[in-house]
Order: sequence, then structure tokens, then C-alpha cells
Amino acid sequence: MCPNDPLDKNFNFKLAEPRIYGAWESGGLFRADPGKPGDPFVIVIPPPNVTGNLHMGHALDVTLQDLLIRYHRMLGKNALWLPGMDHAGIATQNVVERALQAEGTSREALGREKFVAKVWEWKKIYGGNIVRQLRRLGASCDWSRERFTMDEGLSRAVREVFVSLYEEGLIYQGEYIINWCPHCHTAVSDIEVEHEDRKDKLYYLRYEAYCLPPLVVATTRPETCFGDTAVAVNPADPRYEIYRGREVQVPLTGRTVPVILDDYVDLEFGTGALKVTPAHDPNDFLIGRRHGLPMIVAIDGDGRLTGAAPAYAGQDRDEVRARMVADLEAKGLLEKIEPLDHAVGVCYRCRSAIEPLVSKQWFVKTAPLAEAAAAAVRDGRTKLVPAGWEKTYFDWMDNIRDWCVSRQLWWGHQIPAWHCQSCGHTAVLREDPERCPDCQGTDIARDPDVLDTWFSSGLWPFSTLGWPERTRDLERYYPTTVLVTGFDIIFFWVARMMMMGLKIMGDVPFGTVVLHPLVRDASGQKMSKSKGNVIDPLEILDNLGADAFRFALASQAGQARDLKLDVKRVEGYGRFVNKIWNAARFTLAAGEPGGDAGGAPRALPDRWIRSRLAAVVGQCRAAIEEFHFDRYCEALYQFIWYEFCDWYLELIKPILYGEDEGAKAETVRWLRLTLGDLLGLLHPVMPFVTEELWSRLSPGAGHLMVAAFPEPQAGEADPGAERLVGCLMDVTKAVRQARSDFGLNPSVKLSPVVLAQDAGIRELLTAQGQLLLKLMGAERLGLATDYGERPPDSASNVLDWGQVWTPLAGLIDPKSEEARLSKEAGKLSKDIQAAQRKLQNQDYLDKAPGDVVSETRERLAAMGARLSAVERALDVVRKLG
RNA sequence: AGGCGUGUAGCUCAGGGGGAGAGCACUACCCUGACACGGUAGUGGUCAAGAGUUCAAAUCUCUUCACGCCUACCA
Repeated sequence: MCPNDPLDKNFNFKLAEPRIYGAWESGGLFRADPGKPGDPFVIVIPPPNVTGNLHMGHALDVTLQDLLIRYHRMLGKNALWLPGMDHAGIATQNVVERALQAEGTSREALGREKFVAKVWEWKKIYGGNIVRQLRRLGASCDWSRERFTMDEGLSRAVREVFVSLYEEGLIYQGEYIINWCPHCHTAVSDIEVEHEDRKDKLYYLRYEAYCLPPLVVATTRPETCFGDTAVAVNPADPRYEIYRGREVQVPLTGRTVPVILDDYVDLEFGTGALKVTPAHDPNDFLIGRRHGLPMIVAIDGDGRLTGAAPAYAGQDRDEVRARMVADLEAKGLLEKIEPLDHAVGVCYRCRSAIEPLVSKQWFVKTAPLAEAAAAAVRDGRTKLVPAGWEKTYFDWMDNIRDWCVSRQLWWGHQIPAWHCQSCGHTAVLREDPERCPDCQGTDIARDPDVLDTWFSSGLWPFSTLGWPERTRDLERYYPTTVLVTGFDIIFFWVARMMMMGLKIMGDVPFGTVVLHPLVRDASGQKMSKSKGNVIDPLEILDNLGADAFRFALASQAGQARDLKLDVKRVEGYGRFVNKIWNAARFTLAAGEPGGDAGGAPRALPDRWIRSRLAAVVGQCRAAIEEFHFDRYCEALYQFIWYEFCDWYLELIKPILYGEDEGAKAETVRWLRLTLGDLLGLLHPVMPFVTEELWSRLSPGAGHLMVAAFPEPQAGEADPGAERLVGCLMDVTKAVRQARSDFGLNPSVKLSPVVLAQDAGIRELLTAQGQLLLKLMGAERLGLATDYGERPPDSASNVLDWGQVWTPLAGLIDPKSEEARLSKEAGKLSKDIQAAQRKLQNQDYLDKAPGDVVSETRERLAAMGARLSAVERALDVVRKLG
């Protein structure tokens, strides 16, 4: 379709979106140039996982980022939106393994090298997918800078950071109890463990003691008793004094273990005696350390019992538990079993119960990093929006524990550590070594583990800009301006970026973090791949288009935590797109603009709309700058639909269809100008339809995407015009209301008489008589200066500044009209009494601000006038009846 | 167990010390020369409950109830 064709009745987004996006992209409009002037405005995208497809969370994320980037680009900032993807170690490995399983093979059968190659294939397929989908939303990312957390440059950054933190002692390898997922076969960090409430059982086991009654210990996991190396009681517990210094026998084993004293033990829980299994429980591990207890590994990485439990060796932990009950009962070692509700840690990927295991892992020492990260938010170098999240952020930062960063996976950044088989030395190096740097032996092996996927994401704000090279981009664009993301990854990602950015770059990674709601399904459930309740954004894009979808998302992105997406709402905004489209159709067909391009508007409707527009421009700017995307959308929706379309376009029709060519051309000029401004205001949230209409409205003026965002024109504020148009609206509404209330079809011609005692108003009504008749659907408009002039048989409606009478004899049903008027009179009397009481209250008069009091007086007067008019109307109606 | 958040019209939510708001839905009338994906006019709410502060509370404070979410080493 060429720009001069007349417009179709509807916006064909299916054809237009790809065409327009293609034009932006081929025009290089997304590309940022560090050499160009302008304050930088930089966003790095929260990199979506290479697995799966675009989901609602991305759609919201991308919409808000694009909105911000487009807005600031139009303000003339040097705007960069840097896109990319995350390799998502454990998630991706699981997905690919499942695919291999379907093909009848496995990761182990392929071997590491072939498996990793297979994952790269997957990345190509699904990575391409998600990028296409971001484009469909209209994302104005600088694709020339697209990065991937495993690409060459980022891998170098990861290695450099790992080595330098190691050299500084901030990364260490240690034997520690970690969260082990027996299904994924890897360690996971503390925050990758989710807690599920489960109905479980509490087993009371008898630990027999020589010459003493058995010591009863409560546990949820009897199968771990093969790893027990002590029983602990609280030193303040008098019940167990007799056991002090004694030993007790672990059930089903011949072993005895000491009874120790530790404050950790809760006197209230169970029996107040705790079995200590340092190798299989994080707390027991700490108790074991405090007391120098040995560790016995009773469960292996597959979740099976070890040789420490000879009778059960090789059997699954859950099966053993069931079997033990019978065995314990047979031996009289089971006192009782009680039900227990408690939380069980499960793997966030596969939801298997986490098995705490002791093993050698790599850790990041987080305390010093977290301190700096918390300080940066405390002193305002980075702001969280909404600020309520700061407390959550501080709570975590202040109680942070060391971060286990090694994963027993194949897909990810392999840890740059080499272990020498000859001398036992471990070397962490920037370059792959040929031989052991310590003993020069050649028998060296690289640590097989890879890094937690969040390690590389933690570097994202600077690794994507070229670090460790000192690139032009890095200098110009770091720190970034805004991070937009969901609050669910404050700990996973935001916190890590803060720590890494401050440590490595010496500066915060971003000035503001905008935490948007989570998109939930119809029932308010969090959408997730594992729950299978995902609504596909692509379907919405296909059916309703990107503009309606984006507007629906942005209009609901307030400060709440949930965003329940209702397709009906998107449909509603599809109608809004249509409304805009047709307003533009009307504008383009209105004729040729003319008049003095530099002058101020003269016609009342033009003065009015320019004045209102100036206010809305200010509202839009303020809303976006405060990240109140919902207010921005709301302001535009209300203004465009109810002021621009419903009133302005109607107000100017008499001019456009009139005889005065000069006045017409001038109004066309303001009409087109105002529509152009509206397109500019809307463009950040509705880029496609606005760009399309702009190209029709201003052919040859370049893309709206890079045009200037409308500025509030101080000179256009026109309170006089707003007041006068307000009068026209009031008169019009009064007559329409009467018509509607009395059930009169438009075919019934009315001849209203308006009481206007104010000379200015009389002048206005006279001048705009034709317009009013059209708006009201009336035949003749009369003016009166006094109550006495009203037609004798009229019902009436009263306005703040006067009255409207419409002769209605024979046209109305006096009975229903009487009921309606009585109801209104009742309401008014009540409100009047309340206002009078208020004004008789001396405290109120003394203490309330003057403008509040005078407002109440005005309201009271208005209500009084209205009431007397209603009463007069009632008189008339009663006579008719 | 702690922390955070939310309870406002049938639904989704905005507002936030001085006349209860929006969108959708619903009702009535209207194909009026941009748009029936439209227009006009309406119906509908003790702003979760109770107490307190205040001249004035949906709004601030406290308590209670309900529902979410997050954190956590009660075995």
C-alpha cells in the first residue's frame, strides 16, 4: 500500500507490522552510536533462556523496555537497548537430555564433547525463535550488539572474573555441605532450592544406653541414622542430665555415639534430643564442626544408601525409610510415629527432594561483595522501583551466605581450574596450561564442573559492552541507566549484578531497577513451563496485534505485584487502535491545511484541544519518568477517546463542513498537528499503528520512531477556552440527558431554551448556536435571561451557571418522570443537609483550609439551585399528570 | 516462624485525609456524512470488619479476619 492510498476501514496489523519493523531495522534506526551526542540511555535486556519460547513475562519485560527506550530515543538521548540470550545451564541441559531420551540415547552415551555440540544445535534453533518473537513485539533492540552468555567475548569475561576473584581470595574451593539434586546430579545453590509444604511423619527412635532407659530421638529421616555421629541435647535441658558424657547406640547398627550439648537444640521440638548427622543435614554439619565430630556418608549422589548401612546398601532413600519402620518395630526401637507438617527442600528445576551432601565445591565469598551492593542502594546510587523492594533486597544482602558456583553439568562455562594428579596442586589460570605450574608434571586434569548460569548473568551489564576490553561502548554506556525485570529474580540476578558490577567495574551496573509485576494466568497462578499453564503471547499477537497487546500490558504495569492477563482487555485496546485509526482517517480526509503556521489557534475548539493536549503531554512525560506506565496509558486512552474523538472532532465538524474556507484550512492545520502530537505521545507504547499513520500524515518527514517526543507548549494552556468549552459541554449534556431521560427518539425535534444570565455565556451560546443544535440534536435554541421567560409547560435541567428548558408537553410519561425527579430531589436534600451541617460546625470553619470551606459553600449553592429547579420541574410534571 | 503485599462496582484494577473512579460487562435508545471494533444516556459500591487519631477517614495508626508471595537451619 503506498502512502497516498485512502485508508482502509481498519488497521491491517498483520501486513503492516513486518513491513514497518523491516523499515526501521533496514534504516538502522535501532543502532546506537557511541560517537553520537546525547546523554546515554541504556538498557541491557534480561537475557531470555535459549530454551523454550517467548512467554508472557518476556512480553511484559520487553514491552516496558521498548516503551522506555523509544521514549528516551524520541527525547534525543543516545539510546541503546542491548539484546541477548542466556545459556541457562541446568535448564537447557535438562531439556536437551529429555530430547535425547526420546531419541533413545543419553548424555552419557554421547560423551561430553558431542553432548555440548548437541546443545549448541538446540541453541541455534530456539535462540532464533525467541529473537524473532521479540521482533514481533516491536522491540527496538540494537541487534548488531546481540550477545550470548556463552559467546567468545562473554566467556573471556567469565574466565577473567573467576581468575581474578580467585587470586583475590574471593573464590575458594571447599568441602562443605551443599544442596544436591539426585535427579539433575548436580549441586545447586541455596536459592535454587524451593520449599514445599508436605505432610510428613515424625519418627521417634530409641537410642539405647547402657544401664539407662533408652534416649528417644525424633526425626523425619530415620534412614540418615546410619550417618549419625552424635546425639545432641540442649545444655539447659534437665531431662537429659543423666546422659551427659554417656554414649548411646544408634538403632540398627552396632555403633555407639556420644551425647553432646549444643544450644542449637530446641527443647520444645520432638523430645528435645537431636540425632546429629553431619554429612546429611546442614545444621548437623555445623554442629559437627563445632564439636569435631566425624562424618559418615550414608547416602550417595544417586540418593541410595551406602555401605554405612550394610542391610540397605544400594537401596533408594525413600524405600529404605519404609522398610526401616518394620525393622525398627521388630526390634522394639520405634517408640511412635506422629504426623508432621513441614517444608521440604526441592530442586527448582525438577522438584526432586534435595539431598544435603558434603562435597568439594567452588564458592564465592559473598560477604564483602554484598556489603558494597547493599551500600549502593542505601546511598541511592541505585534506586529500586517500587522502593518497597529495598527492604527485601537488604534482608537478603545482610544475611547472605557464600554462593556455591560449581555445577556438575556439561553445559556452561567450565571452571578454569586444573588439578595436578602428581603433586595435588590446583591451578586457576587465564590460559589453558600444558603442565602443572607447580611440579611441571603433565598429568593434569581440568576440573569437570561448570559455573552456575547466574555467574555469567551477573556480569551481563559490562560483559556485553565488551569488558574486559576497554571498549568505546563500555566507556560510553556503563553504568547502564535502567534495568527492567520481574521481582522474582532480585536475588538470582539483580543482587549478583550489583555485587559483580561494583567489584569488577567499581560502579553500580544501573541507576534504577524497575521491578514489574509477574504475569499470572486467569486464576492468578504464576505461569511457568513446569506447571504447563502458559498462555502463548504469539497467539495474542496473531489475533490482536502488537500494539493492542503492548498497550494492555503497559496499562496494567502499575505498582502491584500481580498482573492477571485478561484477553478481553487486549481486545478492548484493539478497539482503541481502531478508534485511533479512524480518527486519523477522518483527519486525512478533512482537507488541506492552511493559515499561519506560526500563529496561535483562534477557533474555540482548536484553542481548547491545544490547551488540553498541553496538559496531557505533561502528564505523559511525568508518568513515564516515574515508571507509572499505567497512568501514561490511562491518560492517553481517556484523552484520545473522550476528548479528542468524542468532543474535538465533533466540535470542529461545523467548521470543516462550513463555508469559510480560511477558517476550515486553519482548523485542519490544528487537527493534523494535534493528531501528529498524539501519534508521538502514543508511539512508545503503540509503535506500529502510530508509525503507519505518521507516514500518511507527514509523508517524507521521516520515521516517527526518531521524531521528537511532544513537548508541553506553555503558551497553549488556555483556561478561558477550557471554561467556555466546558459550558458548551454542560448545555449539550443537559439536553441529551433530558432527551434520554424522557425516552425521546432523535427524530423528535426539541427546541430547548437556555437560561444564561452571564453576558459572556450568552455571547458564546449565540456564536456557537449552530454547533450546539448539532450536538444536541435540536431544532431551535432559545436564550432566556430570567426564570420568567421559561416556557410554561417545561421540565428542566439546571446547570451550574444557568438552566435549560425543553418544552415536553405530550412527549413524556409524567409518572416515571415524577419518580425520577423525586429520587434526585431526595438525594439532593440529603447532600444539602450534610453540607449545611458541615458549615455550621465551628471547628470545621476554624480548622479546615479556606479553599476547602469555600468549595463546600459553592457546592452547597449549586446543589440548592439544582434542587429548586428539580422542584419546579416536579411541579410541572405533576400538573401534566 | 518471620518479612512483604493485597482486600474499592459482576470482573480486572487505579486512586488515596475534604463531593466514591476507570476499563470491560450489563440496561435503554440510536446504522447522525472517521469508526456499530461506533454514539448517547444509564444501572451498579456501608471502599473486608472493629477501634483510634482528626473539624473531616476509603485514605493515617492499631487490632482482627481472608487471600497471596518471599525468606527460614525446628530435626
